[in-house]
Amino acid sequence: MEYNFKEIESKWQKKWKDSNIYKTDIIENKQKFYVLDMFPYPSGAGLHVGHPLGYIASDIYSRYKRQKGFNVLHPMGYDAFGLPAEQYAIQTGQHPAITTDKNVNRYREQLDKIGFSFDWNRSFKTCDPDYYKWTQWTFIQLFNSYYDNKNKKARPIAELEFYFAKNGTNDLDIAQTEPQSFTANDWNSASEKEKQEILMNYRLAYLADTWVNWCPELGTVLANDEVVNGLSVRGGFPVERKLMKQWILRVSAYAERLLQGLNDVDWSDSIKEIQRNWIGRSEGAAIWFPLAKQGPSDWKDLYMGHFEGIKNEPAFEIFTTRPDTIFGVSFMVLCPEHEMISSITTPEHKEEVENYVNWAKNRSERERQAEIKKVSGVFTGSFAINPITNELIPIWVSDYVLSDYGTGAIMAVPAHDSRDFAFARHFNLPIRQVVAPSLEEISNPADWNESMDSKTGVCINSGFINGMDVKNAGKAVIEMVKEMGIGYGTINYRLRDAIFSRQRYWGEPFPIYYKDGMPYPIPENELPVLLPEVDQFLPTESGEPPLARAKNWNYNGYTMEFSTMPGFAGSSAYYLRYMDPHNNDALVSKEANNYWQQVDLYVGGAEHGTGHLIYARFWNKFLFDIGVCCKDEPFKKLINQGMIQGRSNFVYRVVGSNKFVSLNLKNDYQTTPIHVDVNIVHNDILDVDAFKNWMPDFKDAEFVLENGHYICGWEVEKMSKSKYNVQNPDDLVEKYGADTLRMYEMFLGPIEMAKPWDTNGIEGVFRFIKKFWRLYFDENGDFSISDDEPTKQELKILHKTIKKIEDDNERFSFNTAVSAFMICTNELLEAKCNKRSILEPLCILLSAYAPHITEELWSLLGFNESVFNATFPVYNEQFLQDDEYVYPVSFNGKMRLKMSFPANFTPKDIEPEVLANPDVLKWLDGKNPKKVIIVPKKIVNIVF
RNA sequence: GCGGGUGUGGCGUAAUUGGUAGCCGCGCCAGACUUAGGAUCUGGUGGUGAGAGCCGUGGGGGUUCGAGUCCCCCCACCCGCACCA
Repeated sequence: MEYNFKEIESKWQKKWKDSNIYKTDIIENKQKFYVLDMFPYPSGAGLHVGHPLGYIASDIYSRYKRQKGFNVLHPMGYDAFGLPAEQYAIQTGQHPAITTDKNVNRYREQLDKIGFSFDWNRSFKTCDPDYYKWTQWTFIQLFNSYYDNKNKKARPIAELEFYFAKNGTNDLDIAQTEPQSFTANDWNSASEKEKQEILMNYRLAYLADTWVNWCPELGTVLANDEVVNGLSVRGGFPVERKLMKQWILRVSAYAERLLQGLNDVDWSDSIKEIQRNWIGRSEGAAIWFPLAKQGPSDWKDLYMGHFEGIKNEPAFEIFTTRPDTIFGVSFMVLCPEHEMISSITTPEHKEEVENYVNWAKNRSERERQAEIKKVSGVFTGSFAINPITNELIPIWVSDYVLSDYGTGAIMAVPAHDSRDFAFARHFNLPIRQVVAPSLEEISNPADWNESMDSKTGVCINSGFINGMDVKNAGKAVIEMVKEMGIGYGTINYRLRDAIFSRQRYWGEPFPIYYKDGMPYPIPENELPVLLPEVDQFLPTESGEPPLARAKNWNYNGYTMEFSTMPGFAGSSAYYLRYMDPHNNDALVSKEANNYWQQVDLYVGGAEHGTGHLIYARFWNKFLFDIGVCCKDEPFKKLINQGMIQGRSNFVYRVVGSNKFVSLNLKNDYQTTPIHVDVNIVHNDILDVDAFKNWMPDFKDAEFVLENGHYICGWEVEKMSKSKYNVQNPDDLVEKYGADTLRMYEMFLGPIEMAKPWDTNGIEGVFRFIKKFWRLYFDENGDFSISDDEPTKQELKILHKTIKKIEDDNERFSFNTAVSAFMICTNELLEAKCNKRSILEPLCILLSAYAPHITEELWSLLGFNESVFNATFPVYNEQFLQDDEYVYPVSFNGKMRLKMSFPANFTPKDIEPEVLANPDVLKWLDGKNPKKVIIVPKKIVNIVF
């Protein structure tokens, strides 16, 4: 029988579908294992060969785990809300739901052809109302919660109202937008609206004016991770800064837990490090610098010399990681957005400061980043007092201080901070060294080319911390400011709150209506709030989001929230929903969640390191706090599959002609490289006729060949249509079959490594599959299996392979596993082994990699049950033991000869044996060896 | 600038974790069967040398009987962050 992959694959795919073989249920007495892929955004372009890479790996692992006795959950769905579908809708007027469905169907078709073991019964799209109901529900829970810093946990906002009524803000340690202070009386006498405004300061989902990344082209705001180099990730449009009222998630409240949680998960160091950097924890001090009431001439008279009550005076709170350098402060800098600028600017500097602030605020993000090295700033005319040295320091404004980190104000220590240094040099401000590598190594800052930023050394010119090393000095300064009541040690995080509003149509509507200008949640029993129909998907003329176009869309006459949620909303809890996807009463039932717990293996690209993977962890931690899920971390182990790059081919056109010259002859001509479709190139040899037919321009092309071939050049680039290097998995399935594609994608290299796609070489895997098939057939092509006892050698081949495949599966080393299959098959073919006792277990081993061919063989072997449900063979050490071992014998580390010893010999026995061996004696040549090193089963080394 | 990673034949990679470097596959070379091959099968294939041998894992040094693997310095490339005080 011929190996007819087309027939076999379509036959089994249909059978699997008809029998719903991949349906998963809770099985109480069986251990669970949850394998999840990052679900795809179904774009119009369909899948390319890079997409399935991770899916194939996770599918292999799922199948393997199942055969190892686990109840494996392996679902798949679609991240379906988002910009591309909506952009397309704006251009064509076609409803995004329709294009999304079309794309989803195409994806499903492509995925089905590859033979995945997904449980499609659990599938959903994030745009399904049954699902986004729970996205909306979670949002309401966030809205109705605050973060208790003391207990490190989200709590119901109702508790806070109760607390305010009793204590006001007294003794409160909770996450907040702005510091607030009021009494119980203040609270109790406040109006409903005032109360709502106060609560907004604490909600985990809150509405606030904020500086946003506004993308005019897309007509929406974007999160920090959606902007790269001042351009939108989707579309690459310029992004501006704009002050807007937005929904925001208080992700920052969870910064410390998000950081600590990284210690409990099994992720790669690189992605943990990316997240640590993104969270950006900095220890330091908050210190108040009071405003000097007058300028330098008589500051001494005005300075009080004591600091009680300083918090209530006009004072600037700064954050520094270097409190040890406080004696080196020579000026202060406020960010252009700082609210105190207008009140402190002296009349003679007013115009200049206003101009600067305006200029800085209106600069686009891209301009700002492009001119990052340019120093700019203005003096306000006012002075602050260094509370430790009592010195007057000028207050400047500059955009190198960011409004959304720390307090938007810094103490500048130019000697020990490169940015302050550049600023001081530019504006001729004093630079005073206060830290030196040692007391002997003090130099003159006037001679420096750069500041001394190192956080090591001893303090000099520094009053009471003179001579202390910087670490202790920092602590001492924090103690001092604490005692003085003007500061404290604190921790700052780079992680910002996440802006949660998008002024777009194709997203989850907020379950929010407005009463008296304040937002209120829609009652939970009225969810989901369905996405209303609109006549057009554009913003309204007044600049409102598209949802403002919806007719009769309100809640009991109250206005709805018109923005929609961002892409990450829907992808932040989908893994929980797969546990219980059809539940109408809860996001996930307690029962389902207690059984499936969390994702054991999550597979997806590293590009989500600072987006999805942070938001999902935040979201999960919140759901954990409110008791929806039982695990604090959503993804126990994470594998980041490397990006698949394209491998482009080039032809070289002789300038000014239609003549093309082969790669190695091109130096004799003046040529321009031109991308050529990789599908008409095989092993870098151009199919000349196909090339002529490829494009009208090349119809009359002439070629300068080498050895009768036209050799193309190649380069690794991004996979893209314009580079003609896109490989479609469907074409490969058509030509080689799904099993070959699956194995070739794994064979390409380690799963985590970025690698170029190169179809050259798939033939090798295809050959292997055909060879594997031949194992089960005789020379006449008839299925032929013998029930004879296997030989020792055959058992060794089998068990060596079982061990190797099991090890490789466990460490996700699928490329080496494929090699092991090839070796095993070659060895068995050579041994002409057709024994059932060998080929049956082998079929199970391979079934995770090549499910179709193994299913066919499994059924030919006489099984009714699918190989999917077979049990992974157990490897037996006994068969691996050799009768004798061959030891390489080396002299002084150089290999000289080989000696055989019985397997049960121990190194001790071997030593005299070795030295008595005639071959060894020859090498010893009468010399006494210094020592004989014997590594069991490995090597013997004799050292003179 | 800071952080993380990678570097092995013509190419993708492997190396039992400190023990014979180059497994497996592509490509290439030779042969077999063929009217033919972008089919199939067999053998060869790191460099150099007639040869025993010598050289060889980005470069340099070190530890060790022994280093692709461990330590130090340098180089190249990739990824992430980037005025985060």
